[in-house]
Amino acid sequence: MPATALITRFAPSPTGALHLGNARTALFSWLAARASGGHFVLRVEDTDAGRSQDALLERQLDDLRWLGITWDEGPGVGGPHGPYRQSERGSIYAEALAKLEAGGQTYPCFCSPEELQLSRKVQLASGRPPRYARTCAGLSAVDVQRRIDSGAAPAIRFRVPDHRTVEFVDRIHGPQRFQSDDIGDFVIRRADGSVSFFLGNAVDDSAMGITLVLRGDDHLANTPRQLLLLEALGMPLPEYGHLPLVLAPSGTPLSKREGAASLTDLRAQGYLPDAICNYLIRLGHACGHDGWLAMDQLASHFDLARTSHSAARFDEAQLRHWQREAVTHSTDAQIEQWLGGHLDALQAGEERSAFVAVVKGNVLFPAEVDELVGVVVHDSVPVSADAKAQITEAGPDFFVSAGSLLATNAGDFKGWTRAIADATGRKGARLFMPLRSALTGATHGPELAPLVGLMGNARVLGRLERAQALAGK
RNA sequence: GCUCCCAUCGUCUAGAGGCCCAGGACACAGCCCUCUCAAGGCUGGUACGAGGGUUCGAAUCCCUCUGGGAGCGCCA
Repeated sequence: MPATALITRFAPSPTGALHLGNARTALFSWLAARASGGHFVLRVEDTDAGRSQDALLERQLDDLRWLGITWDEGPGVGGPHGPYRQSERGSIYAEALAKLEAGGQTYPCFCSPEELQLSRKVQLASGRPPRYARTCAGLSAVDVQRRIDSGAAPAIRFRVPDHRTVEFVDRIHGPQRFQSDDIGDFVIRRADGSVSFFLGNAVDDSAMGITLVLRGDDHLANTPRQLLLLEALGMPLPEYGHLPLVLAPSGTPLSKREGAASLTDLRAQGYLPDAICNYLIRLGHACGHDGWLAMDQLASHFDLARTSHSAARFDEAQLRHWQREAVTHSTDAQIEQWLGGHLDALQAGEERSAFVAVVKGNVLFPAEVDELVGVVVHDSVPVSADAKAQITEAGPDFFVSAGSLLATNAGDFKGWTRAIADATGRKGARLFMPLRSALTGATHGPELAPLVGLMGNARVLGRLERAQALAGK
């Protein structure tokens, strides 16, 4: 590995669906590792047993793989720093906890949630920052034992050192400085014995050899706690980079509740993974290239130094732009696979591939193809109001001519339309629009010639007759 | 309330004192091309949150304010 190689990670918590903000953090971490010749670790933060679900985890991993993000270490692939699920790393945390305790840097806390909430309220009301009041910080060993004997299960708090200045250089925001006196003693082990985010996350990043932690801006103010913890433990400190948040179009932060921007939903709508990556690499990052980037080109256009410091809004119009690009950059075979079951009414093989070639330029999402499939396979199609107007304008005789000229020009669209032009005196839009309207029921769509070829003469004739009837009324 | 982060077109961004009466992309409008839509080509409008400094010169540096966000959880 190059000396500048970065070891990065993504550490999702399987308590919900991955949204675009998560996806961007994952993508940037992955790209930072790839661009530097380093590697990328995936770790599962499932310490909250009550909210973590295996099904959710599988979905997250699946969405990540679908996006094209692959991990060098983590669930399913193993690696030297496993296990990669925090729920299986209990002994590692126990060791860290023991070390902190031996150093006198922890103490058990018996305060109830109600007491803590009240305390916070009181402090807030008197204009002070709500910090833990160290109620249990001075409990004697006898006291502690007595409470435990009477059945109380304490949480463990980290004793934050007084009057310390914690400094670090954020890879995105630059030099940071915090005062330890602004930080209350925080819980590192819950009463149920599970380890808190602050401890588990920091210990794992360090123990797994992560050199750069890229995460959301919302963790910036958490970083000094973790630095203090790691320092007390004598463990190596990773560098940190805090990515600005991704906001919903409304300007509010993207939350797990806003399903619209979840990877799973985007995928279900038919968005292509490459489209999402092309969008994401330009969201809060100046990639310096306006054109389409294939997945293997992404890393060479990624530069941590080009990352924005301010939050970015999710704009579906831009995602759609990249979706269009993704469709045009896909091969016909890929499109056929993407369209999947929407093509069932068509014969596999030649008919499907011909159809794909014809409609490719007109489709953004698989569901849009249904109508077009109907045009090709159904006997009748719904006729839009615009199309009906076109048909009426042309009049019944137009369709009589078109129908009678079809037999002599079967399979020759150009010859057929020329013959209609000669017979009716119509050309250009006045010729093609009524024809398109009669044949497809719509005033717009893919190129007419190949579409007609796909329809077959019988269907064409039937639709001409119906148009004739429609125009006659 | 305290601490911290952030602030350029509608959106994503370029811009690290003069190259900027601010450039690109998406979106929007008009035109061209075209049987239509899409694509493509051309044209157009729209932005440095406010106020003070510093400087010959500020979108760029400093301060204040305003606005947005985060953290201060036995959530992560």
